[in-house]
Amino acid sequence: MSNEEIVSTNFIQNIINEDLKTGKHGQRVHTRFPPEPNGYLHIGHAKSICLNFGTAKEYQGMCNLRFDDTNPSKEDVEYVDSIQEDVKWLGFSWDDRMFYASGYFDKLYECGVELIKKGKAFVCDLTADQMREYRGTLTEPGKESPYRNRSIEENLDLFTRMKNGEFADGSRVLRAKIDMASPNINLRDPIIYRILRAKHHRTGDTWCIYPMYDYAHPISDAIEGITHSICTLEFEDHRPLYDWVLEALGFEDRPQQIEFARLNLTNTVMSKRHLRALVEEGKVSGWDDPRMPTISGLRRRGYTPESILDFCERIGIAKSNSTVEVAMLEHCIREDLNAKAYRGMAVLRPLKIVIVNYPEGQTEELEAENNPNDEAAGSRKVLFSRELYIEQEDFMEDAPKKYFRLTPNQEVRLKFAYIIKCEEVIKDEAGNIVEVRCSYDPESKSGGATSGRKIKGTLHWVSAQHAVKSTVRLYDYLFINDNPEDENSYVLNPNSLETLTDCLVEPSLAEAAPGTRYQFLRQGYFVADAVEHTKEKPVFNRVVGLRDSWAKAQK
RNA sequence: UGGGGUAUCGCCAAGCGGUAAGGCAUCGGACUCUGACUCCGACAUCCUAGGUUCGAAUCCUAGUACCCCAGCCA
Repeated sequence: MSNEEIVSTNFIQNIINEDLKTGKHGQRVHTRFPPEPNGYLHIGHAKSICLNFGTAKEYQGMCNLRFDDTNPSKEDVEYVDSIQEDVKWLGFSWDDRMFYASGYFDKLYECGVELIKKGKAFVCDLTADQMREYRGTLTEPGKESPYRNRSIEENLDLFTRMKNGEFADGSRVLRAKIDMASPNINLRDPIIYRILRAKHHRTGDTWCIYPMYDYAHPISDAIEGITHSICTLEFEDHRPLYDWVLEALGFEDRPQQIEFARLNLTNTVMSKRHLRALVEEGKVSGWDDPRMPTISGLRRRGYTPESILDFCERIGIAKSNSTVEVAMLEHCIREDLNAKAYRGMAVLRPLKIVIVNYPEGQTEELEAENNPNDEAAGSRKVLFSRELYIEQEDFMEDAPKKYFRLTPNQEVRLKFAYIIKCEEVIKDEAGNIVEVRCSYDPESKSGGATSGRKIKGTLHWVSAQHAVKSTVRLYDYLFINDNPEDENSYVLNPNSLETLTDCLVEPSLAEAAPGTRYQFLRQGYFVADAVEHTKEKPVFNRVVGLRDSWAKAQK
C-alpha cells in the first residue's frame, strides 16, 4: 500500500524538522501567539494563530497565548477579552498557559539592571529629537550619545530613580549599548525602557517605566521556554537585536525568531489603523460588523471556524509578500456550508403569484429535503397554497434567450411542488408587474408518479399566507479596489450593505436559533443574526452568495 | 548611494541538480426538481542575461523589480 499523500510542507516546518534532527531545542517545539491587546483580531491574526497553535499541535508541542502588553497607553482589557474569545472560537486552547509580558515586568527590570552591571546598557538623557539626530540615517552612521559612557554606578542610580518616578515622562531612557555605526538601525543603541506614566490595564500604577518590544519580547520568549518565535517579515531586521538581548543576558537554549509574510486580502484592509478608523468614523457598525475582516466580524457574518482554518491551511506559509484573493476565503465557507447548512426557501424581492386553478383556501404539506448532499439531514414540510411569492427576477415578460425562468410562454417548476404556467400578467398604472396569474399542472407534483416532465427551470417560493416577513442584509466587499491598503486605492464600496426589509421566508427559518446558518435555495448562505434575530422579527445576514454562472453569463 | 528580505500560472503555493505538485480563479462539457453541488477536460518551463553540468526553477556570476527599516509603537 503506497498511498502516501504528497504533503506540502512550509519552510517553518522544514526548519523545525531540521532542529528536531539536530536536537537543537531538545526535541521540543514550543510556540506562542503574542498579540498586543490594542485592537480586535482579524483574519491575518487567524493565519498566525493557525501557524503557531497548529504547528505546535502537529509536533505534539505547546503554544502559549501571551499578551504583549508593554505599552499601556494603547492597550485595554476590552481587547484582551475579545482576543481570548476569538482564539477559543477558532478552536485552539492554551490550557493553563496564558501569559502577559506585563507579568514579567519585575524580571524585565532585573534584566535591565543586569545589562547595566555588565556595561551593556546606559541611561540616556537625550531628548527624542536629539536622539533622532544622533541615530544617523539609513546611509550614514549615527553618533554616540554623550551619556553613553556613564559609570555603572551612575547608570544604576539613574535607572532606579527612573523606576521610582523621579523623572518626567520622556526625560530619560535606558538604552542598550551596541553599535551606533551599525548599518542595521535597530542596533544603534536601541531604547529598551522609557518613562511613561500611564495606567496599565493589569499593573495599574505600579510602574512608570515600560520596556520596549525589542527588549521584552526575546526575554518573554526565553522565560516561557519558547523554541520557535514566529513573527512577521517586518521584524526580520530586529532579529539581530532579539539575539543580542538573549546573548547579553546569557540565556541558554535560546528561542529562534522566524519570520513569515503576513496575510493580505483583496478588497480588504488589515492594518489596525484602518480598521480602527472604520469603526471610529462610523463607516461600519463596530469591530464585529459583518463586513469587517475581524474574527468577530466574520463570526457575525456567519463564517465557521472550520472554514477559516481551512482557508489558513490553503493559503500556505512563505516569505514573499502576497495578497490572497477573497475568492479563496469565499470558496472555503461555501464548501463548508454546502456540506453542513440546511436548505430553506426565502424570497428576497417578492412577486405575487396566484395559481388560478388551485382551490381557494386549500393548503398542502410538501416534503422538502434539508440537504440534498446529506441524507441524514432529513426533511421538513413546506406549505403550498393558492397564493405564493417568487423572486421578482424569476419572471420576465420579454426574456432573453437561455432564460430558464418563468415567462409568459415558459413553464417552470416550483421546487418541491408543481409545474406552473403563466396565464396573465397584472400591472399597476405605472406599468410595473405586481402579480402574475398562473395555472398549475396537478399531475406534476414533486415525488409523484407523474412528476417526470423535464422542466428547465426550478424556482424557490414561499406561501403567501404562511411566509414570515424578514429583514435580510446583503453584504458586499467594503472596498472597491483590490488593494485598499494603498492610499490611492482606499475607496469604500457605497453598496457594501443592502438591507432588504420585505423579504419572506418559510416559517421554519423564522424559528431559527440566532447564529444558525442556512442555504437559502438559489440565493446563498445566510445566518440568523446572532444579536438581532428573533422569531417575531427575523434578521438574516448573507454570508456569501452561491456561485452564479447565470449572472456571470449576463455580463 | 546603507542594511535586511523576496522573485515559480490571473491569485496563493510545492519544488532543495534528474527533467514544473496542489488549491483558488478562468474557460469548455456532463449531470441537475438549487443556472448550486458533483463530475470530466483545458490552463506555466520557473524575473533577465551569461556560465557550470550529460542534465538547472534548483549551483555560480552579473543585473532588474518589488517589500521592510531612521516610534521614547508592536
